[in-house]
Amino acid sequence: MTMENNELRKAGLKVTLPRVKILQMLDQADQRHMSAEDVYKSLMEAGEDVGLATVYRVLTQFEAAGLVERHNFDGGHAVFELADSGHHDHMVDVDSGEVIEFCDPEIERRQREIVKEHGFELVDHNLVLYIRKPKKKD
Amino acid sequence: MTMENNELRKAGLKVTLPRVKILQMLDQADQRHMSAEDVYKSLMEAGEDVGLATVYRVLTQFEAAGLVERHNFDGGHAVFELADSGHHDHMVDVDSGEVIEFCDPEIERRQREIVKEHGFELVDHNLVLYIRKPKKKD
DNA sequence: ATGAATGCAAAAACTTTGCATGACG
DNA sequence: CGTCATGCAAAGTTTTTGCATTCAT
Repeated sequence: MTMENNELRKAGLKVTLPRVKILQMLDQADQRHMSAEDVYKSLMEAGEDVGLATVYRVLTQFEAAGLVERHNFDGGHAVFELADSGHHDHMVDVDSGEVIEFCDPEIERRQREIVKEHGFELVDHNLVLYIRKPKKKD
Repeated sequence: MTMENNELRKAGLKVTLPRVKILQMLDQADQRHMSAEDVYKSLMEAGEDVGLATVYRVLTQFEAAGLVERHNFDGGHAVFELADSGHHDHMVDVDSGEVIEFCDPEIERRQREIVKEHGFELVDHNLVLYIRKPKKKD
């Protein structure tokens, strides 16, 4: 029994071919953050015949099951990433598009403090730092 | 000459009725964060006949001119806010949709530190805390 | 007057849904 | 085998675009 099957069972999801293939794709693809369209096209290129609607449905189920995280970066379309490693935030190089992951305990702690000071509890958060390599002249 | 006209001129935008009305609406509306649809409906209710396409176009121009900021909170549609006050981040109540603005110097400072440690400079950032009123039982 | 801005409608981009068929347990 | 998942196509949302007309300078 494969790794993916176990993940799906643990999540309470029936082990179907599309689900396994999508999970594998998220795990193996070069890019860690993929849109539904990205996943769909990658599957097609790999010769896997999965409908785009199924990709959307499965990704949504994966999100509900905690297997993936959905991010709403700038640009109108959602991207998904495997929730295998722990929590982290993102830096995006505005020139190259490169994405760097990081996690800073100080910021995380301060976020919870701020929310608490306002009488709320923190459900989730989204932090993206847009960065660039320093240039001598701009 | 009104305040709005000056803003538009400074931004290098021709002073047209739709632009003035949209800018006024963003300034006067009860909600500080409005979607294009919000702005459009408010204008209609106010008896101002502006096309939805124009609202989108004008808001995009305003963003390019630095008059407004566009935010991609969760939920598929962008919201815009007047860029009149200084920088701040946002808390969004996931139950009510209420938006609270805040600015925390400690987080701001730490962001710059982290970026610097990675050999980059900070161009911009986007922080949204998704929050909820605590409940005794969930 | 002349070039830019607008309104409308059509289209594009992204995502969800209905329903008949097919696959998992 | 019964039920849930899938595929396809159609519809829903949000946003953009083409084009004739109107408006600002």
